[in-house]
This record gives sequence, C-alpha cells and structure tokens, in this order.
Amino acid sequence: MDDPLFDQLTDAQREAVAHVDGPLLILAGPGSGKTRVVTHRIAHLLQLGTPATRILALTFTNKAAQEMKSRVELLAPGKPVWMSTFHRFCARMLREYASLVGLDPNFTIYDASDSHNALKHTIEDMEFDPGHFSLQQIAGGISWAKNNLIRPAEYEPRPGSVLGAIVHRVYPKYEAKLLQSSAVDFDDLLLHVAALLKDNPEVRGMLDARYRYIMVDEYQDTNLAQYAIVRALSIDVPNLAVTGDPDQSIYGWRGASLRNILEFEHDYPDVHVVRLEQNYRSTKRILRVADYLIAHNRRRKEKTLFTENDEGQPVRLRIYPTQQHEAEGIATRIASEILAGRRRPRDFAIFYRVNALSRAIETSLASHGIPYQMVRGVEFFQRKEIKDVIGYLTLLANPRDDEAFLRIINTPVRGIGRSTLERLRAYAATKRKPLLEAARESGLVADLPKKAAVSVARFVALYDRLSLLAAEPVEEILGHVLAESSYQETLERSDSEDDQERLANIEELLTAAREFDERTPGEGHLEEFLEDVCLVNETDTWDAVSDRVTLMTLHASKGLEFPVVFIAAMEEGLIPHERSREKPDQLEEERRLLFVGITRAEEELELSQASYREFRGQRKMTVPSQFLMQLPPEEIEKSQANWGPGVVRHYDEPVPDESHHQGEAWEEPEWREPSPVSAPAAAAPTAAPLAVRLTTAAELAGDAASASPDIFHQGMVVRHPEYGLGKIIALGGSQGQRKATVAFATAGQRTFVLNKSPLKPVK
DNA sequence: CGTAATGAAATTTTT
DNA sequence: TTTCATTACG
Repeated sequence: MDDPLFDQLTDAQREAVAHVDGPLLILAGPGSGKTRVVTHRIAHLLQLGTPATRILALTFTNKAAQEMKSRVELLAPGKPVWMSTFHRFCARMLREYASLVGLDPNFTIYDASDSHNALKHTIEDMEFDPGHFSLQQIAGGISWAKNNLIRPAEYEPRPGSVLGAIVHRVYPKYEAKLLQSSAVDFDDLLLHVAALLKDNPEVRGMLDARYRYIMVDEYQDTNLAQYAIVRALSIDVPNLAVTGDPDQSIYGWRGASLRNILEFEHDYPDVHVVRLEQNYRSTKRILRVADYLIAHNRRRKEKTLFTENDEGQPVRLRIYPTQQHEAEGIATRIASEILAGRRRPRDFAIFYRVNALSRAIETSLASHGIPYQMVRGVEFFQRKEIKDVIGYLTLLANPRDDEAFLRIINTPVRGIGRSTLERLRAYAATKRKPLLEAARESGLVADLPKKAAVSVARFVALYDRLSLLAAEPVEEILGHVLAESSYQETLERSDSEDDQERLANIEELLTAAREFDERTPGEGHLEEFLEDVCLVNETDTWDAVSDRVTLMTLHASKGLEFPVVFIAAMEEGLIPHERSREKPDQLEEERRLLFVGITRAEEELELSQASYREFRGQRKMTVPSQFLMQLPPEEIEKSQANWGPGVVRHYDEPVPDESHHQGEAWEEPEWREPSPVSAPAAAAPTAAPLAVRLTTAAELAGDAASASPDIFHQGMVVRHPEYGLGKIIALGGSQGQRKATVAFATAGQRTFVLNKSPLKPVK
C-alpha cells in the first residue's frame, strides 16, 4: 500500500483503516492514535467512492465530533460526512419523524434542570406524596428505565421496591407531561429514536440503507438505548465500526453498559477485531503504573499496553499534612517549573474526584499568580439569567412548552404569583390546553382577580409582540426579549454584583447568538439555535490554546492529554468515592477513573494525599486510597512533606529542620496574603472560561479604525441628530450590514444600518 | 405577592 | 462549608 493515507500508520492502525465492509471492533488503549484511525478510515471510505452522506460517525461529546470533523476536513476537504453526537443525531431524526412519536417538529429539548422541574410539576399535579424519596431519586429511576429502553407502559417495578412503585406511578405521568408540552429530555432523544426504529420497520430499513457505514466512538460508554439505535441501523448493512476501551468506561452511573463492548463479538459474530496497544503519549513509567493498576479489575478485556517512549521520571506520590499544604505544594511546584523556564502554564493539569476539591488549589494558584482555567460544573447555559432569557426563545419556538411558560411568566417579576399560577394551571388542566392558551383566556379563569388577569394579559401581549419576530435572526429576537420584557433593565437597575455579572453573561449570550446568525444565514433558525444551546456543554469549550493551568474533575479529563498531571486527594472516600464502595462493579469503575486520569499524563505524574482534610466544614483524618496500594511500588517515588505552615518551598530542596513546627504546626495553617503578581505573564486568573468564545479580538484587529459597529451594544443609550435620545433594543446583522433597532423617547422605534447612520453613543 | 430566614443535603454529569 | 428549596413573615 503506497497510498499516502496509510503512510504514517502502524500495522495495527493500517489494518483498522483498511477494513471496509462488515463489523469492526477497534480496541484502543489510551493514547493509541484512535482518532487518527477513525478519521483516516473515513477518508479511506471516501476515497473508495463512498458518498459522504452514506457515512455516519457518532461521538459522545461535541468536542470529539468537532475534532473529528476538522481532522477529516484535512484529509478529505469539503465532504459532508455526518459527524455528531448521539444526541444531536437523534434530535435531527426526531425533527424529521416527530409526528411518529407524538411530538411537534419544533419540540423543546429539556436539559437536566428543565426535566427536574417538569418532574416536580408532574408530582405536584398528581398531588402525590413521594414520602422520603427525593426528586432526584425518582428522576434517577425514570432515567434508568429510559436508558434501558423501558417505556412507561412497560415499566414493572421490582417487587418490594418502594422507589420502583413510585416510579411506576410517576413515570407515565411525567412522560405524558413532556408529550403534552411537546418536549423531550435527554434520555428521550435516544428512547424516542430507538422506539421509532423499532415500531416503524420501513423507516428503520430506509435509514439502515441510508447510513451505509456507521462509526461509533467511545463505544464502552454506550447505554442500551444507544446500542439499540446503532444495532437497528446496521442490520441490513452491517458495516458498523466501533472504537473503545473497556478500561476507560467511567459513565456506568449514567447507564453506560460495559456489556456492549465486551459482548460486541458476540452480537456481531463475524467481527474483525483490531487492538491498538501501542501508546504514543506517555512515558514507560507512567504506562506501567497505569497498567499495573488496571490489572486489578476483573471485568475487562486483557490488553498489553506498550510504548517506545522514554522511560521518564518516576511517578511521584506526595503526602501532605493538610489540603492547604497539598495545594500549596502543587502550586509551588508549578510556579518553580514555570519560573525556571522549563514549562509553561498550559503544560499542567490538576485533576480531582469532586469539584468541591478545587477551592484550596485555586487559592494557592492564585496566590502564586499562576493563571489557571477551571472546567467547572456550573455551565454557562445553566445559569439562571441565561436559562431565563432562553426560556423566552423556547416559548416562542414552542408555544406548548409549559415549563418554559412557568419559567418566564413572572421573570422579571410582574406580580403573577403562586395563587394566580395555581388557578391558571387548574384551568389549563381542565381544558387540556397549554398554559399559554390558558393565559390567553385569563378573563375566563375562575376566581382570578382582575389585577392578576390584567398582568397575565399584559404578558400574553408581550408574547404576541415578540412572536412576530420569530423568523428574525436570533440576536435580534434576543434583543427584543431583553428590552421588551425589561429583563435587562431590571438587572441594570440592581446594584448587586451578581446582577452585574449576569449582564455580562447575557452579553456573552448575545455574542453567541450573533455568531450563530453569521454561521447560519437565512430565516427561522430559532429551533436550531436552541438545540445548539442545550446540547452544548462547557467542557466542549475548554480552551486548549490559552496558556493556563487546567483544573478539572477526573471525568472531564477523558480524551485530553497534558505533559504534567497532578491528581489530588488520593484518599478513601474520595477515590474511590464513598458512594461507590458498596458494589464491586462501582469500585472497578472508580479504578478505571483513576486509570483515565493517569493515562492523561505525557511526561510527569504526581499523585498526592493530605493526612487531614476539611470536608463539609469538618476536619478529619484521611485514609490513603486503596488504589495507592495497587500501584507498582518500584515505580513510585514516595515522599512525605512535614514542614510547618506557610513555608513555601521547592520540593527538590531537602525538608528543612522541622523542630519548631512539629506536631500541631499544621493545625492552623497561616496564609500568605494572595499577593498581586508582578510578572505580566502571571496575571490574576480570570474567573471562568465562558462557554462562548469572543470573536472581538479578530474584529478589533481588523477594522479598529472605522469606529466599528462593535462599539454599540444591547441596551446602550444613543443620540440621533434628528430623533434625539434613544435606547438600543436590538442588534442584528454583521459587519457592514450591522443594524440596530432604537427606541426613541419621542419618535418611537426605528431601525438603522449602523455604518450609515448618524447614531452616536451617549456617555 | 415578594423577600428573608431557616433547614436539609451534599459524586461524577459526554447530552 | 456551601448550596438549594421550602417556609415564614412583612
């Protein structure tokens, strides 16, 4: 084979890429060039003349899909291969076949918190008392059922299970509520598609034929619903290629089933299996540590990881007195490496089991002036202000969406309180109408005070005004929403810092909308925007480019790699997490989680443990993680750090005379005041990477001279020579076509093309 | 109706 | 300790 596509591949990789027809299982260890294989295989299929539209590649994250897209683009430019996440693929299928499962094509996708609210409202409507079970437990039960392809009517509670009995009662009502609102939760996206394929053989057959080659990444993380979907699409044309690593399955708690990959050979008997065991990422020592650890798992496929990389440094294990010492130790190490010019901030990553552990580390990094970015749990699109504003758009797109209605009906406050809503809900329930419809008829609602009815009517009028804009670019709709609901004004009037931050976040959302508009010209893309918004997550926008230390949970680290990795808090109860200790399966998953963390490291790995840790305000003595005992002792360089408080010291220095700090010295660690740092490279860390990337840098560089339209923003007060003072209520269009709608005090609303208008900002 | 105060709960979270 | 959700007041 002298095809350039195969040039840079190893034999094993080549074997996988060259495989064309029939099922293929690629067992790919960490750092084994899996993405390379998948992308090259796609390119190869294209080269053989397969139309791009006949290839489907499914991933779990947008980031992975994006990565794949850009790499295929390099190998085979301009080919529209469908590469997306499972959920996005399903969303698209459902838009096409919505009516077959009882949805409108403009259905809403509920994220976790939306569906939580929907469940809460369902239970309220039922006047059902779930006893001591929490909403989350019930939600978990429903989610479990959905992941296992059990529809409401088919749900059979385990005999004697109280929770099961509750789920049995609630699940059908919850599902009915979603359908009534024409909404789906994340699990539904998969479940509905699986059901669609099962119940409609002709549709299934057509799609099976349409997607001639299907590839699934991270197959070890598929659940039964995903399995069923993939399976249904590869019956007549069984050209299914899956890649995965059983040892990296860390989402069992989300319904992923290791069975799918372990039994793949059973499900597809004539499967071709390729093992990618050579690692190109880590040093020999790191790899041996990972391999030794994971060998303790029983439920797996044996594999032999090897690398031709250097031996590398020993893996370090540091034991600190307290978490503050631990954090300080890590920060000091990083600082000295950077100051010595050996590394840059972006070379480092710090992983931990739970988000709550990040705080101490952040504090220390900040005090050393080390720039960092945290991939954090609270996502941009989950913030209240974002969800509020999105709520308006959602209701515009789907007037049947009761959850969206409830979210925005009194945000900002318009005097529509609990009792009013109670009556609206009762009315809507008896008339079997969406809440918005009920609101429209507020005059007919029994016992509704006139004042309340007027408030409701005003809201409906607002809604109707906004809905006239539904086909406009998203940025413009958003602008009108912000202005006419007085959401923005309410925040601006507030002087709390939180609210100022909210305004900034809304500004980011506007930017995201603008970028979306530029990306998708034409009319009526509201649903697509909303889909983007809810199927995107912050990890996707983790910025590999910026020069910062990365902080994240072990889960979030999957798929990434860093020259130097720290894994903090190697303690019983954290890793393995206490909630995982009951079942052996869960313990194995925790072990895999650590395996994933370890195998992210390219050159250096440092594990650490604190002897005492403050947890929920309690200082407790810790027990070393059992996993530490499952590492090869000869590969580990263990050291105990025993010095007193406040001493910032490089680790390679010998431990100093500890006499006067012995014993309780660490009880009250003293803190150096976080000192502002002199070096410009070490600017104070910005709080959070926002989910939305700003393009302003490029734009400013481009045409800074022409007092660009970018100086105008949402809500700004402007002056017009003729009409006087006005406020920008919406912006739209891009570049030279940038337009603003301005509400003037005397002259009403007018729209201008900014480049040609005499508008000037005031202030 | 809206805000302040109290109390219970607290992993991980591809979408 | 912190965060939320519900409850009690003004």
